[in-house]
Amino acid sequence: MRIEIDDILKRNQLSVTAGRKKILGLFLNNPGALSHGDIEKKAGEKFDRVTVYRTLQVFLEKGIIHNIPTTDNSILYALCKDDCHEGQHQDNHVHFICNDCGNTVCLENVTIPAVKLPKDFISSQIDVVVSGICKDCK
Amino acid sequence: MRIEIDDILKRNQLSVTAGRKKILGLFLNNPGALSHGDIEKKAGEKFDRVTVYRTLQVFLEKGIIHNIPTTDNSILYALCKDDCHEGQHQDNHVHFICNDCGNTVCLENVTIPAVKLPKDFISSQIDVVVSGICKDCK
DNA sequence: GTAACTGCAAAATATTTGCATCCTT
DNA sequence: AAGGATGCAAATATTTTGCAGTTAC
Repeated sequence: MRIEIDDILKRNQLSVTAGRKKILGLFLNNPGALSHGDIEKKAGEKFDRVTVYRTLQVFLEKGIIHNIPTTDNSILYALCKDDCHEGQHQDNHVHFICNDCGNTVCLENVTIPAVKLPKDFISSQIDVVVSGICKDCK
Repeated sequence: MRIEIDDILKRNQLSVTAGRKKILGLFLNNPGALSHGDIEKKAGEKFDRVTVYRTLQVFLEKGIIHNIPTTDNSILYALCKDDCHEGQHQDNHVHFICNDCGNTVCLENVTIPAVKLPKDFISSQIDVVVSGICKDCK
């Protein structure tokens, strides 16, 4: 796992530093999405808040993570699959937010359904966020 | 229109005040979604920032407006259709964000496609946000 | 050694809260 | 008149920026 972390960073031309390894490790070990606050908490007191901001931003730019639209004012981040690359992010799965436990997970096996847009609208990305009760809270 | 504004407020047991009429009017006269910042700008200097916060929150609670999930950290608000009531918001249309002009519109005629969830997941709400190029920017 | 990354401090923004005053009903 | 709504001030919280010191390559 540690090796995988280093590998991901190197693949994206990023220096392998303690902070980045820590944060990337959180994503790899967490099934769902994480907010900035989650990351600060889980990373412990060792990391500066600013480093978290900057690291998340770099990860976003490199396409290592993507963010998930939420109805409340929080921003959630989740790992991208391998077919995401810098610049063009193709996030073809559905996100599920559990109203009970509050966790957000990516439903990798649920593909985005086709949406037929009105004439002259061109779609470049579709985000689908389903909220409800997840299987663990049922 | 002015009558309609008063009516909406009264239907929701809200006092009819200048600030609420102003903000509600903005939504009625605007085809798309508005951010907190948009509202502050369009409302002019007359309104306190805090009033905007509180008014939007009340409108949300009453189901007069709903918020739209966005991938960046902004929060957008848009009018609800008539079939929205306090507590339960049924927002069965697709939102479209134009990457060119930046406007967000509700595509009332595009219904949310069915999403088949894994076993034991219960869906209570589905948000679909499409981004791309709108018909005016094409 | 050099470029990139981090931590600290501070600035800039954004949001929330308390309270006195004003407006609706 | 009473309750709710607003404006102002101030407290919090969030995010950004600059810079000097540190680390990775």
